[in-house]
Amino acid sequence: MEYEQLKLDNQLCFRLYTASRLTTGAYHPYLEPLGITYPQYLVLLVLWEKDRQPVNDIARRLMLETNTVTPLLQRMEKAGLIVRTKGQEDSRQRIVSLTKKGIEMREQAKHIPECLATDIIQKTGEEEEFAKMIPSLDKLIEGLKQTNN
Amino acid sequence: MEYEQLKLDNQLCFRLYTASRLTTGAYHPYLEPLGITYPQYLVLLVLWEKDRQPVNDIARRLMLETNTVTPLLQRMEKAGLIVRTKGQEDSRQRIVSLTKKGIEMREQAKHIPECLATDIIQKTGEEEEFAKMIPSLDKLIEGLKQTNN
DNA sequence: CAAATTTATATCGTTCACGATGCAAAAGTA
DNA sequence: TACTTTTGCATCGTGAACGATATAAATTTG
Repeated sequence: MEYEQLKLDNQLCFRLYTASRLTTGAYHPYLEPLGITYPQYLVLLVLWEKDRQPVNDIARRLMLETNTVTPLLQRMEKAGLIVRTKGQEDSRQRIVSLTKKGIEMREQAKHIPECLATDIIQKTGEEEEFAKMIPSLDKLIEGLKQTNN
Repeated sequence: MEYEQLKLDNQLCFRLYTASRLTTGAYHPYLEPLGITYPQYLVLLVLWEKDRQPVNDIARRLMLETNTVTPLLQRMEKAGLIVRTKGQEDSRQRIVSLTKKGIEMREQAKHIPECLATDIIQKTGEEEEFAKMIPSLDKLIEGLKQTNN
């Protein structure tokens, strides 16, 4: 079989791509009532851990480019979840801070992780098995992270 | 810790999302010379396995909605990789077939999977470990696939 | 200190991804 | 056979992702 490797079923990346889309989709029922998307939820997770961060720190934490994060933050600002202020020491920076609405959303989002865990267990009958993938995923991510240097 | 679960580092989905983006990005150096994107490459994988499929079959195979696949196919048609003809028995269907260019691209793409495997081994020092994730990913995908019914 | 370089963010263009909706052909039903 | 429902695909609008490019502020260098 000369083209055996070109079979879809042999591709790890396709599985990651699909699993990512489907798990992100599984968040939708919980995020939609809050009026946020999954990437916006990720930004909130970052800010709930540490408020008042420059754009670059948020981008690095999420391993996204700033040209992805900037428009994302603009939409979140328009939605009243954050504000972006000029940095004090470095005026090139834009410091992203949670608004009252952004802070309060944490309470509404509190149960989302366990809701998702329950959904996944209910739909797959598993949980432990998926936790076992975490170290491998971390190793893969760590290896692929450093592309440009 | 009331909000412990809301920490980014505790989220499986974020890892899948990141791993997916980074592995897809790892294909870029190989796909860009061919003038195709990763989703277009997936469509080609499907058609290389079995030519002349209706839009719906391709979408189902990739677990994507037709409203994602249709514009994708339109771009691929414009690029001369495929043609879309009206179905014979069922004239609602659009049968997607590879063109000469689409068929020949298989030869150019033949080594991409092993190139990627080599890259990943070189960057992470691992390979076996990632193969171990496959059954878990399949189980996750299978469980989450059936959302609407 | 002036000039060159780097850094932080923003803008633009293209391509997904997907919910919502539309439409015509096919299938099922009265 | 007429009517309803379903199916297959397309279109539209919104929100990511990201490469390429722009701009101003900081930093480094000569």
